[in-house]
Amino acid sequence: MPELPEVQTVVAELQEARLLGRRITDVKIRWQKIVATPQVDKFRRDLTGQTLADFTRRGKFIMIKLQSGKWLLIHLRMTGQLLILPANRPVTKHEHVILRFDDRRTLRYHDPRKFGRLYLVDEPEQIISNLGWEPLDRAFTLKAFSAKLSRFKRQIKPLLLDQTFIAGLGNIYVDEALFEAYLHPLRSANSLKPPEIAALHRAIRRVLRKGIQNRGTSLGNGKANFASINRRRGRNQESLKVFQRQGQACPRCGTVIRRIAVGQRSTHFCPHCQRQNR
DNA sequence: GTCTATGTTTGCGG
DNA sequence: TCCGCAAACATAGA
Repeated sequence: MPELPEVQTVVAELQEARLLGRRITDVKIRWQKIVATPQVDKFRRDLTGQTLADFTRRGKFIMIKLQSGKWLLIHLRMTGQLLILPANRPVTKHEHVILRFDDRRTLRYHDPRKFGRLYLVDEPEQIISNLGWEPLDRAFTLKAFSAKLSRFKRQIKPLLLDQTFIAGLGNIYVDEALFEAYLHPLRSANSLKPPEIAALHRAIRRVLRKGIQNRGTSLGNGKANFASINRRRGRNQESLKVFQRQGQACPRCGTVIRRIAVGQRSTHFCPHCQRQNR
């Protein structure tokens, strides 16, 4: 669930939490598979004593720079959340990794489905080198996007979900961007005409920026859905035009929004605004 | 009991 | 090589 705007919101809140300069005094790992690399013993040893130096984001990865030069990368996958709590707060069921700091606070990785992963590495490139563009970066130009799109025959939706093509988009923002750009999710990438490509480029950036402004999309009751630090909810769900709105009227034309499966993912679109042909 | 889920990776077959 | 598909991860909620 956490996509670029949600991860960006978490990173912003980490920055606001005055954790920089704090030293990690203890590392508890309650579910070993959450630690992707290195081996849990080494992970615990290497992380203990480290001081937090910076928080950034790349794609859907939270990147925590440590004073030693090492990096702690966190991927929340579908249901990961971070909590900052006093050390004496009892540990709850889904808290799988707990970092304790020298100010008696803790950073806790919480994840009911246990799909998320933590990586402790010397070079972040080891993990993120295969990621595609940052869509809000200057390097993501219309010209470059256009040139690369034409090289793929794939359906546009699975291509936009491919993190090695463009990093940070997930099911929600892809559906919203395709709606914004009037494009059917099954169109093949190399069939898009220049005006359509320009519309898609603009739409991707627009829906992501709005998602960030709204501090992310928090669907449902928040339990297994996105929330930023300490369960803070976003409000971008109020701005969604098609995602999970099947059966309701398209906000632009009133046609009933449909849901289909594309590449094993539920896909929401307006059959009138987003026509398949041409 | 059934079905679904917003992410990513891997392996298979065409 | 490209591409679509299915499964795996593991659990909660409807």
